[in-house]
Amino acid sequence: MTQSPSIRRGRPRSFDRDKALREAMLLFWENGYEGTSMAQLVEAMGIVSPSIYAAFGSKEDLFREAVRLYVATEVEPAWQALDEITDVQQAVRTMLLGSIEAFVATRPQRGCLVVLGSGLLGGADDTIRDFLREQRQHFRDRLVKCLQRAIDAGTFRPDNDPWVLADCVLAFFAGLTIEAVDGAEKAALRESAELFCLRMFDER
Amino acid sequence: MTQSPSIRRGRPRSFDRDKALREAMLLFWENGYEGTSMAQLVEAMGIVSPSIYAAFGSKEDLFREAVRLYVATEVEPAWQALDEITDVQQAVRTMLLGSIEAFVATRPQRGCLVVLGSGLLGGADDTIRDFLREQRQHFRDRLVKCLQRAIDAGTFRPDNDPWVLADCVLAFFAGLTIEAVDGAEKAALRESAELFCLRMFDER
DNA sequence: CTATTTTTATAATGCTCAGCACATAAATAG
DNA sequence: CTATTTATGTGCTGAGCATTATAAAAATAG
Repeated sequence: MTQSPSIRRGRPRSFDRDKALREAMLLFWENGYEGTSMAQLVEAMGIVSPSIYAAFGSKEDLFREAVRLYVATEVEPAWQALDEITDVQQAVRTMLLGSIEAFVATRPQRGCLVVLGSGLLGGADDTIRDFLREQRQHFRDRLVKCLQRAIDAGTFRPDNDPWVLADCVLAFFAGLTIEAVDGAEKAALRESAELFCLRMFDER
Repeated sequence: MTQSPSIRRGRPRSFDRDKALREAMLLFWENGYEGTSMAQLVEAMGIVSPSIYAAFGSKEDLFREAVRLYVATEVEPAWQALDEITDVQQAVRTMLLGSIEAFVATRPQRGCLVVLGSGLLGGADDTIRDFLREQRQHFRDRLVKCLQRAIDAGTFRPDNDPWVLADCVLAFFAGLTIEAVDGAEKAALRESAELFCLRMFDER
């Protein structure tokens, strides 16, 4: 799939692309897309801007790659609970508590890059906002699938509406990330998540 | 409190300050603080920029006034339910459904200016972000007071923790506004809110 | 070696932004 | 009337922004 290295000529790249991408991801995660300037990226990645453009295309393209890395390394570990745990309450509980760990891992606390990474208000034709909206839709689809699977398997009451319930969980998840960046204590976030799951998935 | 109009001299103001502020509020509500330029404000308010600075001080001061107007005219009507309705479930339900009406009243749909009005990520020393954080804290305090009052009055089970429950409601509220700007149907938002209240405030 | 290719570093581009200086206009006070 | 006060309209300023033009540097191919 990658071009053979034997026919490559010219000056070799002097930096580690993956490492630079990771630095960019952390910076975007801290400051958001609009809040991150190329000057900051240059400093954090340790590369001058023409090299960034040569390696990643544009600031938008770099952000998209950073979000993909973020999802793979920061979101996926927690969200895998939705595929692995059959009990819905425990699955969502594990997903939420795992996400909270990521939110409070740094100081200042960061929310979810997919939820908060770009300005949420604004009329139209903003490609970055649309891109993050798409990613959020994937989150929703994944929650619906998890709930539907449990209903089909008979481990979850079939009078639950997976779409409405997934909306509730996703709204709560998004709200949690805002509480996180507003400085909420980890313990408070955990208590909220526990209570939410207890009440929301109580099978009476 | 206001200076007497008899000693006022000089050319009178040619525009209606309250009307101009309302136009600014609507524009900030649509595009957020960072997403709104002075050029847009000039066009929407129908005043040239020196007049805006003379009447409102700065873009930041104007935004603060706009947020206060927003809270008074758009938030307060729905949130008064928390003071007026004694049954907690009905109070929160009414507050959420009323807020949803505001979120979907325009196209494209707008979330809550207090929640989404300024970039949520970013390290420190951002006066506007801190200002909105303060406003959110007022929301939280108000929710806690409502729940505590119900517990004291004996209409709400005292084994509920008002702070944790208020966190849950506020998180859900914040998440709802994101779903709104992501284009969720009004009916879907209402169903989520109904289910959330039903489960969250179910007294068994 | 020379020619070619690719990545670096410097520095500039064109643009938008918030805010303001200045002169003019329109009102009142005496 | 004249002097004074306040608001308006034009156009500027300096900073910051993403992006790129240019040329030097560092590698390989023959």
